[in-house]
This record gives sequence, C-alpha cells and structure tokens, in this order.
Amino acid sequence: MTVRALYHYDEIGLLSASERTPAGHRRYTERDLRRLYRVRALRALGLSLEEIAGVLDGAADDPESMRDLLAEQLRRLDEHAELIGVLRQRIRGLLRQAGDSSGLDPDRLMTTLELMSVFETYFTEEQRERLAERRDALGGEGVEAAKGAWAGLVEEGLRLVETGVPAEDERARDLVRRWDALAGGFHPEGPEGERTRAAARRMWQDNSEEIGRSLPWPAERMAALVTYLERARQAG
Amino acid sequence: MTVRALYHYDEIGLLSASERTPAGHRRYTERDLRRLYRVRALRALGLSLEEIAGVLDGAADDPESMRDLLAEQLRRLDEHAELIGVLRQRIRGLLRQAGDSSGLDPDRLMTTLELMSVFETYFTEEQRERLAERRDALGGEGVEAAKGAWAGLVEEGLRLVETGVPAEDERARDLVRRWDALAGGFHPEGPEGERTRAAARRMWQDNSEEIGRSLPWPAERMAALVTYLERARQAG
DNA sequence: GGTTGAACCCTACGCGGCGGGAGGTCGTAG
DNA sequence: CTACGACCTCCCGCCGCGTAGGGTTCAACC
Repeated sequence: MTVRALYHYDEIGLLSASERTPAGHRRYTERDLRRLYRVRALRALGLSLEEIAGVLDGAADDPESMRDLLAEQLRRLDEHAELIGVLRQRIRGLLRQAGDSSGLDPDRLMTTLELMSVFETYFTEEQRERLAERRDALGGEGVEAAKGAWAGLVEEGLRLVETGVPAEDERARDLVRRWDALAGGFHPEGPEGERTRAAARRMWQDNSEEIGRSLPWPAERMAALVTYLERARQAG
Repeated sequence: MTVRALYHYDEIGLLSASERTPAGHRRYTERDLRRLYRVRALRALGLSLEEIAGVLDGAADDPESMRDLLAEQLRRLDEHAELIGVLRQRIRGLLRQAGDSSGLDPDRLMTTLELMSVFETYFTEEQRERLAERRDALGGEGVEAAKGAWAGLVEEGLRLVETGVPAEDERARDLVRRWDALAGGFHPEGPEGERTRAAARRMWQDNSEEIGRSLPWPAERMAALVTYLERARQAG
C-alpha cells in the first residue's frame, strides 16, 4: 500500500483523513483506518472503487447491498473464468499444431490466425450461441466426413469466385445455403442436415486446430470467398 | 472493429495503410488486410499490442518467437485463472457466512473484511507460501482445538495490550512466539507445535469463514494487538 | 452548378487505478 | 545552522481504444 493510493482515494472522495495537522499533514483516525481496511479487503476481492464507495456509504441504509454486490462479483468472476478457459483451449490447440508436424511452421500458424479472425467475424453471435448450446451433444465419428464436406464446399466456392460467377446465380445461392448449414444456420431437417450441423459444431468447438488442419487454403482466397458469400446472401 | 482502432494502430505504428488516395483517405492493400487479421486474432488471444508488433515484425527473423509468446501467454492465463479461483473461494465463504446465521449481519461481514485486510498484511509472503504448500496435508479434527488456541491466544494478547505491558516484557516475547507458531512460523517440534501449525493452515485456508467465526473481536482492537506484536517482535 | 447525406480525416479529452517525478514545506536530530 | 527524511500539491504517463467536435471528400440527385 503506497501513499499515492491514499492520495487517490482522497481525490475521488472514497476515503479522506478526517483531520489534518496545522501544517496540512493528513491525520487518519481510527475510524478512517477501519474504513481503509474495508476498502482494501473489497479491492482484494476485485471490486471497483466506485462499487466500494457505493456499498460502504449505503450499507447503513440497505444491509442487503453488500451481499448483492458480492454475488454480482461472483457472477463476473465466473464469467471471466470461463472466458479464460476458452482462450487457454485455443492457445493449447495452436501450440499443438505448432509442435507436432515436423517442427513449427510459422506460415501455417499465421494462416490459422488469419482464418480465426475471418471466421470470428463471419459467424454471427446468434450462430455461435447455438453452437455453444449443443456443443456437448456430439460424438466424434462425423468429424472426418465433416472435414470432407467443408473441403468440398470451399473448393467449389473458390472455383465459383475465380471463374467470376455473379452472386445472383443459382449456384451461388445453393452454395450459400450449404455454407449456412455447415455454419450452424437453418438447414432443412433430415439426417444430412444433422450431420452437417454436427460438423460445424465440432469445427467451431476447437476452431484453431480444425480450421488449421482441414482448411489449408490461403487466407486471402478465403476472405474473397466470404465476401462473395456475403454478397450472394444479400442478393437473396 | 471500429475505425478508431485502425487509427490507433496507425498512431502506434502497428499497422498503417500502405497507400493513400490523393485526398488523404487510407487505402488498405491485401497485405495490410492480412496483417490486420493476424493482429485481430492475436488480440483475441489476449496479447498486448506491443507483443503483437514484436512477434509480427520479428517473426521472419526468429520463427520460434511466435511459439514462445503463445506459451508465455498460456502461462499468464493459468496464473490468472488460479487467482480468480482463489477469489471465488473467498467470496463464496463470505456469502456462506452472510447467508446462514439468522439472516445476514452486515457488521459482522464488515468486521470479517477488516480482519482479512489486517491478516493479509500481517502474514508475510513466506509464511503464506509455506501454508499453501502443506495445505492439503491436514484433516479436520484439529479445527475446534485450533479455534480454542487462537481464541485463548488473542484474549491473552488483548489483555496484555490493554494493561499496558511493555513490548520488551518476557510475556510479550512468549506471546509473539506462540502467535508466530499459529501463523505458520517456526515453532518447536512436538505434537503441540504440529497441532497449532495445522490450526493456522486450516484457518488461512478459507480465512473469511474461520476468521469471522473464531475471532469475534472488534477490528480496531485486533489492529492494536497486531501493532503491539510487531513492536514486540522487533524488540527481540 | 448547387445541395445533401454519408463517409472519411485529424485533434483532443476521457476512462481506472494508480506510478513516478518535480519542486516546495515540515519535523527532528546533530 | 544544516542535513535528511517525510510529507504536501500538481501534473504527466500508462493501455486500448470510445466519444465528441469540427473540417474535408465523395457520389448521387436536382
């Protein structure tokens, strides 16, 4: 604990010494000290200074506020922990990819990174939520078939992009539909639809690994494809 | 992704459009875009912009830097996750205390908070490490005895403080020794020493609950005692 | 040609929680 | 009297942008 923090608490009105010496030096009374202990303890639990001020000044009026704040903080910590878990998964996937096949391949790692970014912006928030919901309901047998489906679809799409088929073409619309299905969108029911959705779930689940392995196309071509699909989608 | 972020990347030299129109508008080339994808992906993994700049500009020279950075980031995330786990434990303990005994008692909660702060500063880093090491080697039978030991010791210490015994007194030195033993310091061997150390470990383990239950003394008196012990310790 | 609205530009201030430094005053000991 | 530390106020800095303000440019329409 440094004096600078005390000055700061004074500045924002959270805790100021209730007395001063004639020379202007701060004199913290016993009550100030008790308040300081509370502030420090709540800070150590991760609360913001504003929240601390709120609960310390309003605790007399509303004895539940303290518990509410702690519960809220617990919720935030849970959320935060989950996010960290996801990040750890992704990084571990990347490190596995970097470590296994004949030493590390920075270009491939970079391509994976670019694809992560492209896919992150391509999938809508809603789609990702749906994928997360049903994530666990999936076995591992459809994965190879899924890779094949993705690969075929992307190859076909890239051919369309390069031969310059306009986005209003019927083949483009069909491609969009199948792409959406793989991406977890609204596909007609039936076994094939389920298989493709499952593939998309699995693929998103640990996306870095799967995207890196199963989609070895240059990122700029992928970006072009995504742009093309977006235009085709808007064209109906 | 907003334009403001792009301006920012430009400002700090992380990513700038390599062309401009005659009117001054930024023109991002395909290569710029690929670099942007990489930046975004690495940001999403939690790396700082400075680190990203380092690895993107030095990746050609040193192909291992990328992997090192990811490994480093994984380590940091692990650390962070552990810290969050500790905080969650503490808050859960506080909420349990607030919820069980006949509704919540904000004063008691506050007292617990103050004590947490006092103890946090009182225990040295070394002591806490030692406690963490042997934390799991403890059963649950010594807890009640431990509470009694703490209670008796603190009562005795508070009496000494209030009757004004000087810190150089032999009784004060004895108190410091026993206090240190409870706090995980160096106590003479034997069954009693082990029991007191075990009590200290258990007490620190979920400190909020135990401190709140077993030490129902006002925080300012505890603070006075801690100060007194500190002086006695320094007096040898 | 004029006008309009969207898109782009630059500049500057703001956040949270202090760290760190400059430059001055106060307290105490030799 | 001097020295040294502790304390004071004021101000700039960090990170990763968000937000606001005021000025240009672009494409389209009248």
